[in-house]
Amino acid sequence: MKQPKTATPQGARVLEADTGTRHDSYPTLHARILDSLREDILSGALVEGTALRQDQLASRYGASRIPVREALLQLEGEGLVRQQANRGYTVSKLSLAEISEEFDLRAMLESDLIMRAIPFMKRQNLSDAREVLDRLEGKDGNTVDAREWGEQNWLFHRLLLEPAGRERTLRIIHNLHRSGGRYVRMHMSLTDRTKQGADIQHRKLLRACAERDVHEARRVMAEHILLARDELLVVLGNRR
Amino acid sequence: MKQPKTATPQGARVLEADTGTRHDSYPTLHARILDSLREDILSGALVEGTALRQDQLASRYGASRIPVREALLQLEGEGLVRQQANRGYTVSKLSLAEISEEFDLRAMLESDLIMRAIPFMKRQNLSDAREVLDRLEGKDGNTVDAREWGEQNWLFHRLLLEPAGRERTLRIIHNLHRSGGRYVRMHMSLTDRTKQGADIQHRKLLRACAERDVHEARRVMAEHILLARDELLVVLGNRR
DNA sequence: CTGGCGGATATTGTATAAAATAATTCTGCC
DNA sequence: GGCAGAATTATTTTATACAATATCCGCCAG
Repeated sequence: MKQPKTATPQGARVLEADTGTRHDSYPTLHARILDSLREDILSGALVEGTALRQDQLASRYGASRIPVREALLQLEGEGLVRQQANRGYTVSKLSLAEISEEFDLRAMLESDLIMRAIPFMKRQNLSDAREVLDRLEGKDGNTVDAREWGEQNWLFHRLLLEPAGRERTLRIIHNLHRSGGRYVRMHMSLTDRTKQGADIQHRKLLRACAERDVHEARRVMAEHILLARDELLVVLGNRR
Repeated sequence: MKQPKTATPQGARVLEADTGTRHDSYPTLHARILDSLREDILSGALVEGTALRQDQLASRYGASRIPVREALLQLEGEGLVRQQANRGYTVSKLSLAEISEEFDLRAMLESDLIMRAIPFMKRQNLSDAREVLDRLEGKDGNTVDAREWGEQNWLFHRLLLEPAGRERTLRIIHNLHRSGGRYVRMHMSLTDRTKQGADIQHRKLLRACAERDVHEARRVMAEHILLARDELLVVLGNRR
């Protein structure tokens, strides 16, 4: 199918109607739309290749087209949508090669950052990370859905990488997590065994950090990400 | 000085007045403004910390504020400007640590890409790159200003890295080149000896590629970038 | 039946204007 | 004189309206 199908009204969730009182926490409208739109893309509510019509999105979010355009521009910077001048935006569709590339990037950047972070880690960082892992494994009985898992997974990685004090790098990694997260979600909803593998790797990683074993941490981090890449590519390869 | 000074009218060049006929090549207005604004930042015409008032920019570019806002949004994604909600944009000021970080990133990403690129290089790529080097060294007698140098330098790197077929990575590297380019320009305008050093490294790099010496190319690439980093940090360190 | 040529329609891009938010000045009071 | 607080100004953010561009569809020549 060449024609990108248009965003269906029921394609994604709708923001609650405006109550008159501003439900803030978001400073601006385009920031809120940005988050909503991103979540809709990552969740798969907006499928790859979907054409994003500005007025349609505007009416969905109960706003004018201007904040919508601004959100779209930012999403373009994140690589989640693609623009063709005068022909609108579409949800970007990544090739298998591109997905693989992004995981390679993560492997490189994260294994570098973990090495830089370890010397600056405090006990607090480690216990925070451990807490996230508990939640991630559903220790307290509560199950985690794909969305929550992605969020907590990123949080875990972030906690371990933050002490390196490298904001620019971390921001790039964040984007890569987001971009790949969309496919990981598909993946996870399929195989649940993978999740357990990831849990084990996370524990190993945490232990290496606690022991200040820089090289082991680097090794595990790279392996962890590249394994995720390989499993994901197999699943996606079968689907396409 | 805490207060960011405002963009002075003579701070940057002005687009030629609208002639009625669209001088295209740019599909949209915000794309053109984006380029102009970026160039003004990179050239130093808009100094770090300058507050970018929307209506001022709008009248400078002879447009309304909307395409200006959109250009600013994209520049934010590139890291060249910073936004504070409801308080406007300022030209981002990078700390020495951040500048260093960006060069480290380049070293990592570019030395990885050069390894991946070499197996796919054709003779055409090499001769194209050689041609750029000739221009870069001012072989045909014509001197190159800082702007031109930055452009050609990026072109050289791009030509060597492109065969790897890794668009996402290349795009990140491109942003890093741009961001760092602003400081390299200051640098270059000071020491001219550095430029010669870079020329020598470029030649070495090109030779390694021609000989398909992957490891040597990687080594030279990393060294080349890290040397540029160190020299730049010394110069900037003295200035601040 | 295929393929190019208008005109109608849909969609994007930009300008102008209004609303909302932050910064500043002014005023009255202590 | 100095300071809280209201009123003014400046600036950003969003909405509405218009202009430009692309897409769609019927028509007709070949």
